[in-house]
Amino acid sequence: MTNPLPRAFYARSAVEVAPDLLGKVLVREIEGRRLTGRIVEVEAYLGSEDAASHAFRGPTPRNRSMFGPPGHAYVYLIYGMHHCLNIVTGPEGDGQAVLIRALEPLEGIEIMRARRGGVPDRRLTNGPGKLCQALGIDKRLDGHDLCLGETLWLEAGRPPAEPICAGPRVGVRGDDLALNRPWRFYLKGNLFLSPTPHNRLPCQTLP
DNA sequence: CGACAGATTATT
DNA sequence: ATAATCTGTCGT
Repeated sequence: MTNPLPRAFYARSAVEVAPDLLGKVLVREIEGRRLTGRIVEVEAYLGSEDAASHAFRGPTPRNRSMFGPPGHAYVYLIYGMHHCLNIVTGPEGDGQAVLIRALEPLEGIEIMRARRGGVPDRRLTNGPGKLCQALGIDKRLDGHDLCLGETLWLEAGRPPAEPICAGPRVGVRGDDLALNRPWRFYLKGNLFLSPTPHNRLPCQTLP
C-alpha cells in the first residue's frame, strides 16, 4: 500500500506549501523498484503576480499543467536537455507551483548511480535537473496526478531536524520584486543542496 | 520568421 | 567560460 499526501496538502499557496515540502519523501516507482529521496531544497513560484514564474504571461503548451488542479506534476524541459519537476499548488487556474531543487537519496541509490553515470553520491540529486535524471522523471510525467500513489507521489517523512532557511531564488530573471522575494527554502547545512553560491550566504531562519 | 534568453549541467 | 539545443517571447 502506498500513502500519498492528500490533495488538501497542495491546495494552498505555493509559498506555504514550499517550506512544508522540506523533509517529505518523493517516491518514484519504476519497473517495480522504489527510488526515493528526502526533499531538502525547493522554490515557490506564483502565477500572474510573479515575474519569475513560467505562468506569469498565462498558459502555453509547455506550462498548461501549472494551471490545472493542485497535486499534479508540472515537468518541463530546460535548455533543451534537462527536465525539472514542479508540484502544482493553489487554486486551479492560478498557475502556482513549487520547483523541487534537491533531494537527499534514500532508497534505490544503486539505480540512481547507474542513471547518473557514476558521479559521486553527493552529486546524485543535488540539482533540479540531476534529480530528474536520477529518478527517471521526464515529460511523460507532466500532468501526472500525485495523489494516486502510482508511479510518482509524495509521502510524509520525519519532520526535519535541521533549521529551515529562506533566501532569493536561483537563476531567475524578472523585476526587482521577483529577484528579491525569499522563496527558496532549504534545510540548513544539508549535504545535498544544489551547488549555488547562496549556500554560503547568511539566511533567514524560519520559526 | 529569426534572434535570443532561459527555474541547468558537465566539461574546458 | 562554454556548449548542449528545446520553448517562449519579442522584434522585423
